[in-house]
Amino acid sequence: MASNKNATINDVAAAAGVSRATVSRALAGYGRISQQTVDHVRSVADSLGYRPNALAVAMRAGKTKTIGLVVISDFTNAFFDRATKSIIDRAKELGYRVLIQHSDEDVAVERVAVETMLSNQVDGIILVPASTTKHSHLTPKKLGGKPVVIIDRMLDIQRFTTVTTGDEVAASEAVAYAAEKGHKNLGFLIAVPGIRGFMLNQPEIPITSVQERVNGFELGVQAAKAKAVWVYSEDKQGIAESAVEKLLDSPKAPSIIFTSNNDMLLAVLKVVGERGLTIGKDISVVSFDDSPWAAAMVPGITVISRPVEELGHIAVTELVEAIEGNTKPKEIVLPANLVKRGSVAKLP
Amino acid sequence: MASNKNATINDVAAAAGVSRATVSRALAGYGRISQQTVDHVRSVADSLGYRPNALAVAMRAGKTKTIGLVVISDFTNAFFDRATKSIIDRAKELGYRVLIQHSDEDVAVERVAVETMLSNQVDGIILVPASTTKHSHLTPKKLGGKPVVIIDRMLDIQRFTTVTTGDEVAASEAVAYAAEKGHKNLGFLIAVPGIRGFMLNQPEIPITSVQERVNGFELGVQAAKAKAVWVYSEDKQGIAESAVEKLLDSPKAPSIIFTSNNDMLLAVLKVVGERGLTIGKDISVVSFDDSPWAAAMVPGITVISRPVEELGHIAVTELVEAIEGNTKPKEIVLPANLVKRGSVAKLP
DNA sequence: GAGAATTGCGAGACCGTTCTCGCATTCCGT
DNA sequence: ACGGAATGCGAGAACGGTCTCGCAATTCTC
Repeated sequence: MASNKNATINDVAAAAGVSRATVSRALAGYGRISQQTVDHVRSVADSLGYRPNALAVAMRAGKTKTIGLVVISDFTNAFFDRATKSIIDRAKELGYRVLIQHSDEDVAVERVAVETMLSNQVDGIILVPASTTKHSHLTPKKLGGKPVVIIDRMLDIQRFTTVTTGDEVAASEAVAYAAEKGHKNLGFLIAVPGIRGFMLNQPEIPITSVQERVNGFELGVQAAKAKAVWVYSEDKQGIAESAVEKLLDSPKAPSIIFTSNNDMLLAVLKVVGERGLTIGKDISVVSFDDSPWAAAMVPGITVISRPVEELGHIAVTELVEAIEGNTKPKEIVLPANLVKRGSVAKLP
Repeated sequence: MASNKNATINDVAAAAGVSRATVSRALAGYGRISQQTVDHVRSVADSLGYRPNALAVAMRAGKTKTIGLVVISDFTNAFFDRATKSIIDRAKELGYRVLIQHSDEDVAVERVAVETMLSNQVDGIILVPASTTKHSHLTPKKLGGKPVVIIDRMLDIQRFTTVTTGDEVAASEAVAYAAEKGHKNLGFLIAVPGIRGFMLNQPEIPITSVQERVNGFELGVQAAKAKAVWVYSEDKQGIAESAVEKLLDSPKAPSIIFTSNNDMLLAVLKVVGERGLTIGKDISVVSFDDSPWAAAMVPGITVISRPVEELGHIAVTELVEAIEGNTKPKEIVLPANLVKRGSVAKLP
């Protein structure tokens, strides 16, 4: 029985009776070499099942054709899965592989994730940063000059290309839409990473995307001259459900609840359902981020849909461009748009 | 300004005035070396921001501490995201990284994905196979002796460790539960990869997990002496919705519908909702695979919940064991269990 | 038909590590 | 004080490729 190890270029060279250099030339198709030799080497390589060792190639070339992806991994918000898939698929199209690590919204974890990536010689990194301000692990020196593309949120520095969605505009448009439908008492349920329990006063928000949503909602409220109740909650089912109770029992009793992500929406659905209220009739709902189930429910949930696949696609494209050419940092903002379904009632 | 490239062991050696070998000894902590030298080298390495090149280490060691994951990527079925996350996290615990590729239920894509993995010298592979029978790319020779763990489904050979869930038993239990609640007219909506449109006669099912579910449902129907209508559908929203219409309009008009996955459940929710029927009252529903939204809906959807995180965890553990020691292939079957919520009505 | 140009291929360096081997130097015992 | 053991460290090979350089053989030119 042949060895269990894969054939190397030396094995092919020996079997074909030529040098390693000739094998390399024959298979990679460069340099001066006769067609006869090419054919011969190819057939020998095939019969041995030879496959170049990507590690050796990468070491020699100084590039791995691999990009690192550091995401927060909160898959229920429908960001992780869709973004990850689109990133992997676009990377494949461009001849790159993807190494994935999770940061779990924790800067310390993010830091070691980035270091693991660099140690694995990724050619570039796509990052969903856990913090707007803490990025001392992202200095040009530590990155060894490797390009980074930031997605979903922004940092307080402009050193990197950033791909985000226009959540502020979309949020205010959503509120305007609700106002048109006659809603004047609005409730807002905002998930804020890092806080404990829920609170009524706005805490510090460590993530620009959430801050943008809050800003957009506020602009909308002002423009519509509506009344609003705000609840800021830890991103956890049980707590979010208590937060919803608080909203519903508020003296200003909102006729509509806006949620900053899918998890919060689920909490609303649960509490509202348990109280026997009907969505789109007794109470209205608008959430950030579309999902198959938000679309399939009856009535469908009106959502602010972010172009996640496009975001992943562009992030990879920009990163590869930065890897292969030399580009300057850009700020790319993709429009989020309101998908109107039946969950917003028309009030008299 | 210092070079943009990361420091290598040679840079550290030069800066510390010692040889590469000494640096290696100092940092890895093996061999004979004085404490003084260790301290000195460490501080020099730190100040240069030295981080070993994982590629070079891997090449030298003949192992990469990386495992390849080939999944079908159908994320809406709540398998991809949860399984992937648990695999990445468990791998991290064991000191491994994960390279991910999608097969999209296509054997040809799976083949190149596996080859990419091998070329990248992964130490082992976790695979959700696209086909039960087509596995010519998984011979010991092609794998170069690298271990493979199959998850979610089985192959028609027993060369690999397999981690699956006991879907047959769980499916028949679910039917028994429905029978207890008085349901005698049952509807089944089965998603079958590879078919076009939907059909009433059982087509060839290329995946063991789905076949198991069908078998379990059938056993349950026989045991309960119930009547059943079956529809086999392409895994696509629009088509699945037509399939649901067909089920509901069937002469045997089922009082309960069992679905083989989440996508099918969504189709049921949509059609049923549009017809103004109330889940858990006018019509009952049971689906395979739990999800946050199935739990949050009111009434909650009764589901056959598979231990996806445990499955991923075990798969990695087994794979790493096979990589580091030498283990024999096993067949591990994890129990799936029925989570009873409000979506199954009690009939008189 | 002799020198120049072209062609085909092999030798060997190199990428960044690890690790074996062997050579100094110091330490110990007597 | 002297031989042997122990200690600390450097030289160099090896992992599996790529690619430059130069040499030999062939082809071309007049």
